Amino acid sequence: MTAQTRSDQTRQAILDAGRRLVQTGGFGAVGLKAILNESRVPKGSFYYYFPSKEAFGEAMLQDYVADYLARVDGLFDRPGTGADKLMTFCEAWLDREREAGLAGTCLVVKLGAEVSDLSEPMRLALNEGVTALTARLADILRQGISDGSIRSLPDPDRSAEALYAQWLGAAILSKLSHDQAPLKRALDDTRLRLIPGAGKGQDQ
Amino acid sequence: MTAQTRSDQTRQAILDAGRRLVQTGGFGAVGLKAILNESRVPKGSFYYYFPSKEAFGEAMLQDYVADYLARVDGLFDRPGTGADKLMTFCEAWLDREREAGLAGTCLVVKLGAEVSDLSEPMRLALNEGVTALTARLADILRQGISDGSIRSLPDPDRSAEALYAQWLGAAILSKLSHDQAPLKRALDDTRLRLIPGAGKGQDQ
DNA sequence: AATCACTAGACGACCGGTCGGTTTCTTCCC
DNA sequence: GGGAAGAAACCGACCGGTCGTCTAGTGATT
Repeated sequence: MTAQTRSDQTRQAILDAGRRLVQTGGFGAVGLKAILNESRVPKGSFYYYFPSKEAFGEAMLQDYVADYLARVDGLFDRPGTGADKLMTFCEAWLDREREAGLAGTCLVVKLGAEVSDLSEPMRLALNEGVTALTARLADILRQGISDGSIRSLPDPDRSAEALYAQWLGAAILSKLSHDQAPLKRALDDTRLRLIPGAGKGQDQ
Repeated sequence: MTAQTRSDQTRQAILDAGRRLVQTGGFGAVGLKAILNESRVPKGSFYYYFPSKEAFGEAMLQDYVADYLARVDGLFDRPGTGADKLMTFCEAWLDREREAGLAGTCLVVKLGAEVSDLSEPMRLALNEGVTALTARLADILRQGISDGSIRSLPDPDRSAEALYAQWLGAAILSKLSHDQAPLKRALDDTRLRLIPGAGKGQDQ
């Protein structure tokens, strides 16, 4: 498992550097040169690993989605009520936003709009990530409903999508205003809307 | 007022063509050449009208925001309850999304994430538009609350921001999935959440 | 003649992509 | 085991084209 060939390592180095740069720069604006400088891979090698920049983008997105889902699964596998898990997830997102200095690290936020008109493979890769994530969110919602930690919802799948949309929008508003407030409010809002008994004096 | 000089017309032609192209292509990915071809303005003229591409981007965003707010004000000036106005606005947004073949025409959706790490002036121009729009939404919410057509809300300003975030996220989800469903659900959700008496059998 | 609005064409930098060549690994015969 | 042979992995110089920008003007108006 851990026995990666050197070839795999190089490929992964390109993927990692690319992700890092694209997270703040966007896909179109970041050139191959920058990615290859960052990963210390010669130009000529790039086209050994990837047939085109677009194919690289697709692979990068798939890699990102796999990472993201793995991390989310790690979060959700821990014991606790549905509400606990949901809140852990939301707070983790907010932390990651903070850590990156409001820039955010989520590629759905950063590339969603750019990629959807630019490249079909990249759009699909991102969209599959979104679908998988909302499915997991819906599961958590269902778990929370059955253990009583989350209010009863007529359609958890739709609620999960709405929840994700809300956070996505809040992340963009945060980026645009250089202010974490929209994300914090999304957190409060989520709690208020989904957790029974919330809405009293608890702000913490 | 209507007496534009020819210079103004040319400038506006660049702005219009730029907006059209950027709406689907993004800012970085659309070159000056394309914009100038589209508006039939010679390449050399560009730097007579704008000192740089970034300054053009800022002007284009300001122009867009002014247009958008004017249209919204036109919508809101008509008689009706707060809820009527809010729903008209939401449906107008959905229609405009449909018209553009799911691509959407909203520059906050398209450029929000791209621009916020790229250019401070452009980020500010877009952010001012968002601030102005959410303020208008909050006004409508307040009107609706006082005329009884919208449920009572503890903080209309925050609700307006949350509403906007939800729509922004839904628009991106729609672009990503090539499916209007997320936007339609945002519409239903808005109705359900804000209009008293909703939630019964009315899906229409 | 001076001023003005406007524009052609070219600049250097950089873009994604290609190509021929070199190094490194694997295989297999002796 | 030694060593040639071939495949796989890797590399940097280079391509045509496009990027945003700028300079040196043109032609009309005053």
